[in-house]
Amino acid sequence: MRTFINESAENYLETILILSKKLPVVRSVDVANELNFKKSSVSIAMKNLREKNHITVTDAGYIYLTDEGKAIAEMILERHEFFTDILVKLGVDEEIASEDACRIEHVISKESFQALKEYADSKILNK
Amino acid sequence: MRTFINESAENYLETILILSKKLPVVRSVDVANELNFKKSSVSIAMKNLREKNHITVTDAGYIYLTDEGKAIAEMILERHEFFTDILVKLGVDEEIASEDACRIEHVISKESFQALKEYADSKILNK
DNA sequence: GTTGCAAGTTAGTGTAAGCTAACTATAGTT
DNA sequence: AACTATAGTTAGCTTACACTAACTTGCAAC
Repeated sequence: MRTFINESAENYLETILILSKKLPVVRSVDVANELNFKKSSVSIAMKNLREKNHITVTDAGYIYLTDEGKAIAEMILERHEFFTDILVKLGVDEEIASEDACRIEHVISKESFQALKEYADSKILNK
Repeated sequence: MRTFINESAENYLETILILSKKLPVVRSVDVANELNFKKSSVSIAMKNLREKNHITVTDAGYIYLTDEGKAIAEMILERHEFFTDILVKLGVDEEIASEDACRIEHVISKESFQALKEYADSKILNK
């Protein structure tokens, strides 16, 4: 089975999660800066995420992940870190690894990710 | 560095290559059947590939890859087979593995693919 | 020689997701 | 109070890429 929502939405959720670890609060403009998107694009994306109950937005414009949104964001972030880590360990440049991870994380199935993770874990144990 | 052209075009080229190994000649309609696309969609896609010099099409409607198109198709197919193979070896269902490969093959960089291939080769040698 | 299918093309539609430009609203500064 | 900067929204544009519907063209069969 593939991932749940679309790649773009997943990316926004992941970004909100990452920013929420770095900033006291996350606003639309922070997301726009992080992704190098225009604030109008982010505004529309946030509207969609709100409608799908992946985020809530306060009157002050502070963005919070719902439980559902957080689950998706954490899943994507886990994948991101996993793939980046593996590629870097294999000698790939950090930036390229991260970019590749950012694309692969959205397109790989649960099953394949699970299989890869188990393999990677077993390798670490064998060391 | 990422791959050269867009994912859709890469997929068409890969499909043409695969079909050329199974059929005496490859026509638009064969591509449409293989991909479960409508022939109108394929018609437009073939026009684009022709304009970009990735394929040539005879008067009879037979599609041939140019050297450039073939190079791309072979690169994508190699990736496809590589990822499918690895995932299957890790226990992923053949169909899921192939679907995942079909998405990853278009988004991974040269560098990362190379690194993964070298790793996989070293593992085989160690067996 | 008309009928009819198969292949290909063309025009126009829909959706996704970015963009620019222009607007609103809020807050801080002089 | 008026000016300015920052944040957010909205309208409308663009591109990619699939789709449907309708047309053309060539061949084959009766």
